[in-house]
Amino acid sequence: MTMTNAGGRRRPPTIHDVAREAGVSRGTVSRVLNGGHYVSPAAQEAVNAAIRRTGYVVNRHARSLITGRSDSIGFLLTEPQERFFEDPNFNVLLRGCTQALAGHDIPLLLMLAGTEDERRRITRYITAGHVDGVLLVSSHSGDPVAEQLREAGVPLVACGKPIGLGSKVSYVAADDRDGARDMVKHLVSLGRRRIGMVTGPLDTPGGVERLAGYREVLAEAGIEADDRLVASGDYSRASGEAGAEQLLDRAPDMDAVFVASDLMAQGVLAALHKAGRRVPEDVAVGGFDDSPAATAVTPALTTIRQPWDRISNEMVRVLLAQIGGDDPAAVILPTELVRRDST
Amino acid sequence: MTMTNAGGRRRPPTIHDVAREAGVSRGTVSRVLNGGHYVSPAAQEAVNAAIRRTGYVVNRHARSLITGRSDSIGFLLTEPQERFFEDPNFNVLLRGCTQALAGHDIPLLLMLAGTEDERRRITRYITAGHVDGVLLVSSHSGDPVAEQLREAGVPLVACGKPIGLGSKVSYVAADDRDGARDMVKHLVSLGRRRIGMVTGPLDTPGGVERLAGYREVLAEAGIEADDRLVASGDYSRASGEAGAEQLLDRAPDMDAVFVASDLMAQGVLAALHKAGRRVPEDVAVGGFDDSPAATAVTPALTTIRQPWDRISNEMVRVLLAQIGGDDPAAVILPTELVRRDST
DNA sequence: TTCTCTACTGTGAACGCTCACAGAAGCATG
DNA sequence: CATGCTTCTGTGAGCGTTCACAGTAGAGAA
Repeated sequence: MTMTNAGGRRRPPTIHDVAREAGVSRGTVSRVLNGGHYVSPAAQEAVNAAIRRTGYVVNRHARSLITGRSDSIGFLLTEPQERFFEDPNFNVLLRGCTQALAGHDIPLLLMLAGTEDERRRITRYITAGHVDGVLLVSSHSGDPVAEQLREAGVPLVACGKPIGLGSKVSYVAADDRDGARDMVKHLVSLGRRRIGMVTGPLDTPGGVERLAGYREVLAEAGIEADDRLVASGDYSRASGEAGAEQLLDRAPDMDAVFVASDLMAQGVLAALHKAGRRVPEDVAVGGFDDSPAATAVTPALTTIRQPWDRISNEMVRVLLAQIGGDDPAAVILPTELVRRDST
Repeated sequence: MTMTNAGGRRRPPTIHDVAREAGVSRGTVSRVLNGGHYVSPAAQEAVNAAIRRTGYVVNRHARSLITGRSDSIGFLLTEPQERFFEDPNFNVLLRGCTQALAGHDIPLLLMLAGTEDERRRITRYITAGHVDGVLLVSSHSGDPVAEQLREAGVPLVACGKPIGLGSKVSYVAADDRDGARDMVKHLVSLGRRRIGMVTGPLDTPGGVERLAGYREVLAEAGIEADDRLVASGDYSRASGEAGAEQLLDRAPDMDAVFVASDLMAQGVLAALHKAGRRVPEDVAVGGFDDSPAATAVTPALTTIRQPWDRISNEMVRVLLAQIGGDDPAAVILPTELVRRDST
């Protein structure tokens, strides 16, 4: 009367079982599992067959214990969370990174550093080596978590150029300045001259760069800068609405507005509507992001598409390279103007 | 010439180092780490001090290797991903679960089962015991992944009542039927009689329940059911717009509409606007979810708030209980009517 | 005293894997 | 025939924990 599987869950097969089944040693199975160098074709085949028969799956804990690698990476959000969780781009980024990592069979751990307590716990967790690297969403300046991780030598790739961290940390970003330039050039080409802007948060490089692009093109077009035409926002819908009201108040002759995010542009459209301005006849509106919000409004937004799928892929690529020993790298990806009905 | 830390990363302290530092044995340190039963106060104190001095953090791989637990759980999304990634509720749920788990010092692994390939990999990963349990977002019927996990005996908690899975799987859901009832009662109390509905996908229990609630209240109020007043949608904005157009076409005298999601309600508002109907004067509109979309539109949506924070907390609580040996449980949480300007 | 019980502590053996090393076999070269 | 090289394979050790077990010490009971 054997007791191989009496009632409970069966003990999963180990590398030992596979070795016995295939008639080889543990070492050979391990070699097949990790690349298959220095293994004869016959052994290779026998092992693979045994793996299939037994349904063997490697025990990652045992592997990690000896290799020191965890073969998992963290996706860390330290931004003010509301901003991001309201932002559809975040979803796209998170999904892209998860899928890119899945292709390498690496699980993604989601880490949200909201409270001080969470910050401490996460820092300990990461520096203790429980992840091999970190995908970081935190572009604002002076982030203490990012700084600690950098000092601890944890491989790090930020989304968007980080402020205040040295060149030791990699980042992947869309070309914010160039995207802003494209949009403002587009508005200029439509004959608009009183072009306003609602900026993003100016403690983020994205916010700064988009503003810079706006200013550059105006200067190049020989259009005089006018501070009354610039209002500051924080990417939220509400701040877009407030910004537009401010602009209409200070510069009623505004004939176009470049808004640093689609979400804010939603607010801008609402404010313009309330003020009785027609879009695009009276005021042309250009957004940024090409988020789902862009097509959810009437008129559909002309906007700048950020290549989120490429951004997430590049973040993963750069991070894995850095874990593999490469030097930190900066990747800047081009944006694309998407013309719809608001200009 | 010692070589304790020559250049590279220092080897992290082990339980052995802590034991030596505290002048006790590994076993005692381990006992302190896991609850502290049968440890003298003096040893307890010495160990804690040593842990603080050395900066020791337990090696979870070594622990998992012997305990068989992974002390991590998976957050699995098998729904058509677009629907969810467009849905702000998903974010709230994901964030809530992550934070609830963080409170237990349990990391959350994000798993997206989109393609067939991903499905296979994830199933293998989970059934191999790399997570202790799964938070499942997949209410649609006949989900093969969920079915396999259930068969393998993996602790499972679904968000929303799953169709087709036996009573072996726990779930946490808002009271969809009662929420729908509240909204339709509200519309009836406003004197509306020609009340339409744009449903959610009818292969999900949420979609079915909301429709049932709508029908119940109409019957109770003595209002004759009229199939021309029911259009089906899939929670997406576009399907809301299409649904409203259909309703206006088939029942031009409609004076109210209950929409099974805020996102669809956005589309409904757009369609009504296009058709020249005033909201709420001509047609009152009630949504469902209380997502950010509800306040982003004009007029702001009257809607049904789902208690997402409680839902995520309960999902985690039920899952951990089930991992601890408890029987599967079903939790249904009450919703709340939020009145704004669209009714 | 002697025994039993409780509270506490240390020790070896695992957990499943990889890695370094030793060695075997085959083949070319001296 | 010895020597070296390459390709392949098996073996033992050890990664950092927990767990079962064997102790030890002290208190109370017989």
